[in-house]
Amino acid sequence: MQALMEHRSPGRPRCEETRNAILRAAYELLEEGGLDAFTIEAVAERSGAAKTTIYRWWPNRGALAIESFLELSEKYAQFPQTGSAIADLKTQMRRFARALRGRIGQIVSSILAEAQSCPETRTAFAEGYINPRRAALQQVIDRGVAQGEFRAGLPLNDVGDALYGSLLLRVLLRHAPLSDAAVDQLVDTAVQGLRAA
Amino acid sequence: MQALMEHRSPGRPRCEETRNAILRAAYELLEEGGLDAFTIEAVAERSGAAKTTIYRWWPNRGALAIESFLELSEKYAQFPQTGSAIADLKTQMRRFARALRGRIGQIVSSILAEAQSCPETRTAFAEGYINPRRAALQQVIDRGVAQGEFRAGLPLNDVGDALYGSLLLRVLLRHAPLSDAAVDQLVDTAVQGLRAA
Amino acid sequence: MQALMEHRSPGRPRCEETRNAILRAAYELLEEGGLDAFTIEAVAERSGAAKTTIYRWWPNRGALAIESFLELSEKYAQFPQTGSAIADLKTQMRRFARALRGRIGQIVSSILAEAQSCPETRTAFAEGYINPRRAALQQVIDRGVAQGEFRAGLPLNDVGDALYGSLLLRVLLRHAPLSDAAVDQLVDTAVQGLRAA
Amino acid sequence: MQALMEHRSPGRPRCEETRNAILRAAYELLEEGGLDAFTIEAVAERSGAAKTTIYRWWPNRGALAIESFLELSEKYAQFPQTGSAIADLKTQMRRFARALRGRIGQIVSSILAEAQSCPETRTAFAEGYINPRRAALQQVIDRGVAQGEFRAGLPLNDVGDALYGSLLLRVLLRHAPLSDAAVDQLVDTAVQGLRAA
DNA sequence: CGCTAAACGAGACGGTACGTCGAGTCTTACT
DNA sequence: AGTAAGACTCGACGTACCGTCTCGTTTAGCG
Repeated sequence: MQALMEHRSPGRPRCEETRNAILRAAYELLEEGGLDAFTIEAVAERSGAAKTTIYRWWPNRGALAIESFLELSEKYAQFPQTGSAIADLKTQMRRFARALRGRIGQIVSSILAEAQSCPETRTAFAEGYINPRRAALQQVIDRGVAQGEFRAGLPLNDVGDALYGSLLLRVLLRHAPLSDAAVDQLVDTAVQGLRAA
Repeated sequence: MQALMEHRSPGRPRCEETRNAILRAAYELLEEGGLDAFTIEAVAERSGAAKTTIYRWWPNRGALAIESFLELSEKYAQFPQTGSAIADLKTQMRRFARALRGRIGQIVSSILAEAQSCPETRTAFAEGYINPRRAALQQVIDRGVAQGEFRAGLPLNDVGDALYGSLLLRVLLRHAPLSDAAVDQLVDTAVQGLRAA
Repeated sequence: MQALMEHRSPGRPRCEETRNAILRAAYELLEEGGLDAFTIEAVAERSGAAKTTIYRWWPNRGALAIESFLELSEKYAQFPQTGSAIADLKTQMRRFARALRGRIGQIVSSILAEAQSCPETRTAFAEGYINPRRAALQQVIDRGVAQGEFRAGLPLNDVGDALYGSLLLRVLLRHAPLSDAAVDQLVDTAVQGLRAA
Repeated sequence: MQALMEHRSPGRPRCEETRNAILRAAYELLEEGGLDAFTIEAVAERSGAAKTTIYRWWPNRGALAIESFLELSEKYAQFPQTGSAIADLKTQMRRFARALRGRIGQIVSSILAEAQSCPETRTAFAEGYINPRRAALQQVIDRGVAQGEFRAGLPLNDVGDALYGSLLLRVLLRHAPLSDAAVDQLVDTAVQGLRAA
C-alpha cells in the first residue's frame, strides 16, 4: 500500500552514508575538543564531505552539534524500576552524572554554550535532551507518590530543575564533584528538603 | 608598611579612565548582544581604546568579560534579615531571578558559555560570582537552622546548587519561567523536599 | 543514400527544443551581463534545462558561449557590392562597428576573454567568426585591385588584422569611439597608409 | 622643508617588503598560468602574505593584476632614434611582438580578459600600458613626417590601433604569427596602405 | 630640563574559519 | 537513450576577528 503511494521526489536522493559520516565526525570533534575543535571546516575534513554539503542540510554549527549529539549519544533516559523510587532516582542520577563526567559532559557543556547564541539550538537541546529525561522523571515521581515515598503534588519542573540543574551546573562550573557519593547526597538533600522535621 | 614604601614603577602609570571605558564598553556589549557582539574589536572601537591596550591588561575575551561583569554588575549578594529564613530565601531568590530575567541574564549566560572554552573564566565566575552568593546562603541557612526552620546538617553545596542551578538552568534553556511566583514555588519545593510527610 | 538509410540511433532522440532553449538562454545572458552573468547554472535555470543536459552536449562554458553566439548572432559577413571597393569597405566596417557598439560587442568581448583560458574557444571564435569576415574581405580586396583602387599583392592577414584588430581593440579597451565617422577615418588611414605621397 | 612637514600617519606603516612579495607573486602566477592560475589565494600562498593583507590594498583581482604588471614588466615604450622612421617603427614593433610572443603575451591576454569584466582594470591597462606606447608612437610619427617619410595629418589613434590592434589580436587569437618577418610585413602594409600607386 | 620608561592610539600583519557561489560529476526516476 | 532534478566534491571567493607586531605620541618620575 504505502509502496504504491510513495512518490519519491526527483533527483539524486540524499546520501545517508554522507549524512552519517558528517554526524559522526561532528560528534567525535565535540567529544574530543569541545566547542573550539567543533568547526564546520574540521567536520568537513574529517567526514570527507564538502562544506557545501554540510551547509545544505544544517543551517549552522548549533544545529549540527545538537543533531549529532541527539542521534549518537546513548539515550538511557529511562529510570530503572526496583522497589524503591528513591533508589531508582539515585541510580538514574548516578548514571547521568557518570555520563557527564566523561565525554558526554564535554559535549553537553559545548552545546549549552553554543545554545546561548542560537535559540534554535537552545530549544532543540531543551526538548530533545532534557524533556525526555524530565518525562522519565515524572514516572518515577508518580511511582514514588503511589508507593508513599514522595508527597503528592510535586511540581515536575521544580524537581527536575533542582536535580538536573545541580548536575549541569557542576558540569559547567566544575566547582563540585559529580561522584556517585556526591550525587547520592544531592538526591538525599532534595528528598529531605530543608525544613526541620 | 608596604603601602608607605610603595615605589611606583617608572613610566607612565596606567590610565584608569581607559580601563573603565574598556570595562564599560565590554559590559554594554555583553548586555546588548551577548557573546556574539562581544568582540575585542568591538570593545576597542566603542571604548576608544586600542586593541593593544586591551590585550596588555587582559589575556583574553573571557577575562575581560568576567572582570567587566564582576566590576559593573550590582552585587546584592546579601540575604535580607527578617524574621523568617524561608521568607528571606525567597526574597533573595526573587531578586536574583529578577536580575537574571533582564540584562544580567544575557551576560551571565554569555559568560557561562565563554567559560566552557576557558577554564580561567570558569573559575573566575565560580569564585567571583557564585561563591559570594553561596556564602550568603550559608548565613541564611545557619539562621534558619538556629531558628528551627531548617534541619541541621544541610550541605551548602547541594542546597546552593539546587537553588542556583535551577535558576541558571532556566536562564540557559528558557524552558521555564523565572517569575516571582515560579521562584517562590521552586523554593517551597526545595524546602519541603520530595518525601512524604 | 546514407540519408535515406540513416538508422536513427536507439534511444530517445535529442530534443531540439531543449537545445534551442539552452542556446537562446546562453546568448541572452551573454548579452545582458557578459562573462559574469554567463554561468552554466544561470543558463540551466533560464532555459529550464538541467545542468546535466548542458554538459552532455557542450564540454564547457566556452563551447556553449561560442556556439550560442555563432548560431544566434546575425551574420552579414558579406561586403556589399557597389561601384567603389573603398565605399564597400567602409559600409561593411560601419556595420560591424555598429554591431560591436551594441549587444554584440558585449558578447564578443566576453568570448574573447573566455577564449584566453580555453584554446578551443579561441580557435572556434577565430575560425567561426573572424575567418568568414576575412574571406569576405578578400573578395572586396580582389575587386578593389581589379578596379585599380587597391594595389596588388595586399596581404590579407595584415589588412584584416589592421581593420578588425582596430575595431576589436576599441571594443576591448573603449579608449576610442566606434562611431561611423571614426570608422570611416580609420578605413581612410588604412587605405592611404602612412607614407608621404 | 618637506621633511619637516611630512607628518607620517599614525599606526604601523605599510610593509613594503610584503607589498613587493605580493606583486612579484602575482606577476609570476600571471606569466606562468595566465588567468586560471591567478588566484588571490594562490598569490597569498606564494607571497607568504595573508589574503586579508591583499584585500586591504587591492579591491579585486584585476587591480592586483594590472598593478603587478605595470610595476614589474619592462617598459621600453621608447622608439629608437636612427635615421629612418620606418626602420624605427619596425624595430619597436618587433620588440613589442617579441615580448608578446613570450611571457608578457600571456599576461597581457590575461589582463585583457580580466578587463572585460572590470572597467577599472580596463582603463588602467589602457592608460598605463597602451597610452605610453601611443605617446612614443606619436613622436616617431612626428619625426617621420618631418623627415618626409610619412604624410602629414596622420591620426594617432588610427595608426596606433591598426598597429597595436594587429599585434594584440594575434596574441588573443593566435591565428597569425608574431615573428619579426611578420611584423615587418605588417608595418610595410600599414605604411604603404591599400590604395594603388 | 631633559631623560627614561611605560602606556597608549593607530593600524598593518599572518592566520583561521566563516558562509556562499559556481564548476563539473554523480545518481535516480521519468519519458 | 535523453532529460529534469538535485546531491555531491572541490576550489575560490570576500569578510570578520583573532592575537601579534611596529610605529609615533603622551605622560609621568628621576637625575
